[in-house]
Amino acid sequence: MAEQRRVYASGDRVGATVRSGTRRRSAERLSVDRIVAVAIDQMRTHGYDAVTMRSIARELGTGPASLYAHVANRAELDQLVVGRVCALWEIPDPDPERWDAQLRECLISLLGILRAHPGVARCTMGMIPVERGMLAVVERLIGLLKAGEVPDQYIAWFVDVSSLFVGSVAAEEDIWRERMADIGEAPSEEETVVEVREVFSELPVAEFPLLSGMAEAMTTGTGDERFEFGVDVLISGLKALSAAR
Amino acid sequence: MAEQRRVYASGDRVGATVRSGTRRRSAERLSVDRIVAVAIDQMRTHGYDAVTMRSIARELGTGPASLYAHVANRAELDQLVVGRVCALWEIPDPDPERWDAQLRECLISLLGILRAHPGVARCTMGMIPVERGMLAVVERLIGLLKAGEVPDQYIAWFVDVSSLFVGSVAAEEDIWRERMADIGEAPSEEETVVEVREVFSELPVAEFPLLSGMAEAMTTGTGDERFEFGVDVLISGLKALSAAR
DNA sequence: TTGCATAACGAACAGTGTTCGTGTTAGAAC
DNA sequence: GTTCTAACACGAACACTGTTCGTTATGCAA
Repeated sequence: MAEQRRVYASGDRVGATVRSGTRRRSAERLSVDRIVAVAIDQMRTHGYDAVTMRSIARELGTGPASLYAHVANRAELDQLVVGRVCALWEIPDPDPERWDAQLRECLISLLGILRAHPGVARCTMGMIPVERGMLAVVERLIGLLKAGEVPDQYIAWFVDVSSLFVGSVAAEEDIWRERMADIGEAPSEEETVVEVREVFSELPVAEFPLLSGMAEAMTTGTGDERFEFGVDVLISGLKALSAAR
Repeated sequence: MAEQRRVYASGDRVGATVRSGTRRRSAERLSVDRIVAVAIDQMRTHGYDAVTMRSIARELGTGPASLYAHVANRAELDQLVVGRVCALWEIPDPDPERWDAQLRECLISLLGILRAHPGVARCTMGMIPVERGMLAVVERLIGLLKAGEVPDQYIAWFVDVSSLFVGSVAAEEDIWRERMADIGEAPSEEETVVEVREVFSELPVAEFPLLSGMAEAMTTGTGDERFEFGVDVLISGLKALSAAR
């Protein structure tokens, strides 16, 4: 039994030696950080729908009930996940000569972050940023918009609109990715495009004179091109409204 | 037993008299239409999360397994729901003098339709419109954008962008509405605004010089105002990009 | 009438988030 | 060191979800 004395790391409880037969089985103490990190990793690897309290607990070597000592429920865990990921969003120091190009890069960068963390965008819907890390990011985004002399009220509303847009694009991509994974043998993006193009070009001309002639345009453009068009629309619109005010 | 002969309505099976003890218990034959109608009604009344195959079946006087003779799965039912609701979206005949104002009205109208059918926006994410009723609506929207001399490629992409934006706004509202309903005693929109404003104005000025001074702007504006700002940004942006091309 | 395809259904499955009761542990106080 | 207590950790179980499977009933064509 002497070999089974408890061993403490400095200031931490990691490494505690577990006596057989006892209730506490985890070799390492649970924490919100560990739970969130595993959730993010599993969302990336398996998609949002595959991540459950059970899958997280399994990887942490415990049962799902143990997670509730650290997170109130699944919804709170989702919000913690978003906070962790969105805190990675970096906003550069504003350059008044090119604030709009900087803004474009930022929105593209946010989509990149969400793409690097598949599934997380699914958690962003309905979230009000009140966590300090995210507020710090919002603060910097506001600085960028002020460099473009955007009126305060428009800044406030544009922060909402643009982040919602990026989040929803990412969420849709997530949904598509998971849907494709479910099918097992996923058609390539190109195959899908060809297929949808056929649907459109085979529509009856009498009933769909415009759409049938626009099969090419409707199916042209990578996801990036479509997204960047949307960002350009948002930024051009903001500039036009600001100038008109 | 003579009173229990089967009675057929004209060309329909409705009204079949059920012999007691038999397996078929429903007084009325199931159909996709009936299932979708009940789903839409329940989403409106109880929110998306409260609608299950069981709740639908219960209202139809049967069991959940019976629904699978008509819809492949829950996902397909969701898509049918969207198709039914979005087919209500009416696009006016285009007036080249005011196509942009018409477009604005259309996007606002779409949000109105989704608001009138709470929960449905939750089903719109990731949906490609291929159903005839929805394609007819897209055809008319394309006509409106052509009246504004928007280039084809921009039309194609704008249809995506704008419907995604409206859908995500509606989805967020749905999520908020359900979250409030879960709390039971929901704070009013005004109370929520006051609360969030306090959070922002009490931020440390040294750390959040911009945000702390923008509490008023960040919390100003009804949901409608915020949404309409977003629509104005999209339309102004589209016009600016089209003109520059 | 018969035969067959499809609708309808109950039972059960596999899975989800969560609660409850209980045992264990960490850390403060003495 | 011991004692006490709050919080962590856990297993069992709950209530619920979407769905499948096997069986029976029904509609419709021949």
